[in-house]
Amino acid sequence: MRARIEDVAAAAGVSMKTVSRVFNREPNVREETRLRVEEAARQLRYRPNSSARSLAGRRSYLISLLYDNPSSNYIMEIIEGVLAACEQAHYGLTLRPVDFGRRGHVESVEGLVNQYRPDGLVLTPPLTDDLPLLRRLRELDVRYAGISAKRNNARIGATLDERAAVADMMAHVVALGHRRIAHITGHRSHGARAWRLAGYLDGLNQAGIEPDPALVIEGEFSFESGIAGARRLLDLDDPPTAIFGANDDTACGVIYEAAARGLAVPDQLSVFGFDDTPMSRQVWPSLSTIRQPSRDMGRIAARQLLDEISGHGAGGIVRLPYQLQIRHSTGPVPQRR
Amino acid sequence: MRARIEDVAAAAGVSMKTVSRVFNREPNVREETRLRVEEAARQLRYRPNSSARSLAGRRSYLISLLYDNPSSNYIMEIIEGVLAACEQAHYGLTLRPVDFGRRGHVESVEGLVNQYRPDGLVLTPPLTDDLPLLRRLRELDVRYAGISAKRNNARIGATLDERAAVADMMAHVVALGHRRIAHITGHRSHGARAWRLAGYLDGLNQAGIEPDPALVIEGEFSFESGIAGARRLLDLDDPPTAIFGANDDTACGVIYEAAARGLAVPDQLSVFGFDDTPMSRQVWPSLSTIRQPSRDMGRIAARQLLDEISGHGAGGIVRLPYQLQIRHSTGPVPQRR
DNA sequence: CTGTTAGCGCCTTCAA
DNA sequence: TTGAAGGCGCTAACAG
Repeated sequence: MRARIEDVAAAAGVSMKTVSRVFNREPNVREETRLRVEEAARQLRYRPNSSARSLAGRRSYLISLLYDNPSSNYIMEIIEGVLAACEQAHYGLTLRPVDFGRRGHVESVEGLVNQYRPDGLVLTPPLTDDLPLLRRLRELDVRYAGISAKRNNARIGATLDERAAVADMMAHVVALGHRRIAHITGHRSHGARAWRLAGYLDGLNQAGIEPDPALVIEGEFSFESGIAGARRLLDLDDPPTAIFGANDDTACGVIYEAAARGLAVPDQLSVFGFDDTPMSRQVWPSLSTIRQPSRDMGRIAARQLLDEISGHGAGGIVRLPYQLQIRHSTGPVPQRR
Repeated sequence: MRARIEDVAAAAGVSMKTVSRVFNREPNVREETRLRVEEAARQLRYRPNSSARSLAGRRSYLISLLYDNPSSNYIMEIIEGVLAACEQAHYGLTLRPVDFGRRGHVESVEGLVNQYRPDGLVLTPPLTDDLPLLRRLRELDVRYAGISAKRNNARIGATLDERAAVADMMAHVVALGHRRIAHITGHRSHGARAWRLAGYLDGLNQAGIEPDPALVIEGEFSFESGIAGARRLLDLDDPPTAIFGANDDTACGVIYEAAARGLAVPDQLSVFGFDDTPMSRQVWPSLSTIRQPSRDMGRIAARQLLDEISGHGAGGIVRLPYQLQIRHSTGPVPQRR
């Protein structure tokens, strides 16, 4: 049978409470006593029972990751990072896919909170900016860290300066001679849509290029919206020479449509995206894009959360560095004939 | 405050135990009583506290998914399925990335088992066929369900007839006139490698084509091994007219290399893969491949496991149907000149 | 078919 | 610095 705290206490000749103090790193234990308890625990191979701990201590030693699966890769990287942080803190992780935009999604999260009582949540986009959800979490007094949250939607978490990243990439494309640069936007419910659009406009502005509304097409962060957007853009009388897809899926849709039309990328059309998904390396031509350190963002957001839970936290939003990945889908602007 | 089982019992005018029966799907509850309890629970937004449940029930109400992340998409689909099954059974899920092949990975799983005491494990390839791991799990008396396990490596779980699937796809390609069909294999540690290779050989055999050893290249289920394999194959004096990549990543590597050489797919070379990842739809030309119902496999494997845990289980390995996805990367064999 | 009683193993509170 | 008693919310075992 497994040893219980009682057994350890008996073996060490102290009370249960003293063993509990040792295991929870509470003060007020004499060094000598501590050592005796630790030795007894080792001998008995004692492991605290986490259910009992949670039940009595009103903490679950569990955090939950909420996501709306925009992209498997992204989520898996976030998960990896969050797991790494959890491991260090001896915390467990539960997952909660949330169908953002479906009626009752807030209640679904409430169910999770009621059942597992996670000590905190990590929110990924677009849930980070889901106002009804955030309001309810505050009412329920559930703390959370946000990944890529808009201003004021999270007190702690991790983010990236997407706007500056896009502006940087725009400068690269402008340097290649492009002036008619189009953008297929992200979905309206995502905070990233606004940042990336703003970066696009910043880039034009810095290059002294007048924005052309015909070159901004509504998209939704999907491959299909990339195809549809590319069709409209390439059918224009004066089509763009470069297209910025709001994420890699969108950009791949553009490449697909270009290939379908026999348009050579990058010789006749430059394309770039955002996210640096594995696919961006595996399409032909490989995609120029912006690398987002998702794994680190997950790890840091989780750490901020765990620190706050344990009271160690200075808190705050940590801004991580991005990185341009210039590959083969961007090239010099084609010569006019 | 949150409702407890006591509150629900009071509201429904029954005892705590009856509420417990309803929530645990135990028999011996009159239908009318069950409905009354369910209604009361809904009104009070009652959710059983999982810590208390585990403590009293001497079960963790938790299963763990072990994976070695061959592909994010695959794992995320499996996770979705497993979560769906868990939800129904009011079970929680913990994840465990395992670095298969790294020393100490078995101990890492033991750590998981000791700490969380999951009531069972779901194993994904290649861990399903990791003999040292399986042996240890049996020693520890931890039950598990396997996904795509080789014969005898799991008693319960879900699988797919990969061999027949590949043979089917081969028949499709043969019908297009191809006779020099190459295969870039999967990694040796994966059971899928053998099945897919066998299906390839079956396909040749059924078409009366003598296998050519030069047309079978060692790969490892990666994009890079697809590129490397394609290079060797396309440099042959008598190159193949069709290449089967052991998975979609490999096949995409082949397409990439073909594009880099200016070889038109499918006009000059046909390519097909296995898995039906999202990428297979998003490359140009879109990839002919075999669809694997990963989500269902996760759901069913988890359900088999949960049934066994609760004693409801007839058990066994459920074989799921595959589906050919013929897209644009396979076409008639090029005319000889 | 339904209810009662006694813990599950730990932490909290309060006393020493 | 240490300990004793009570209870966290639920289920098992047994009783009706």
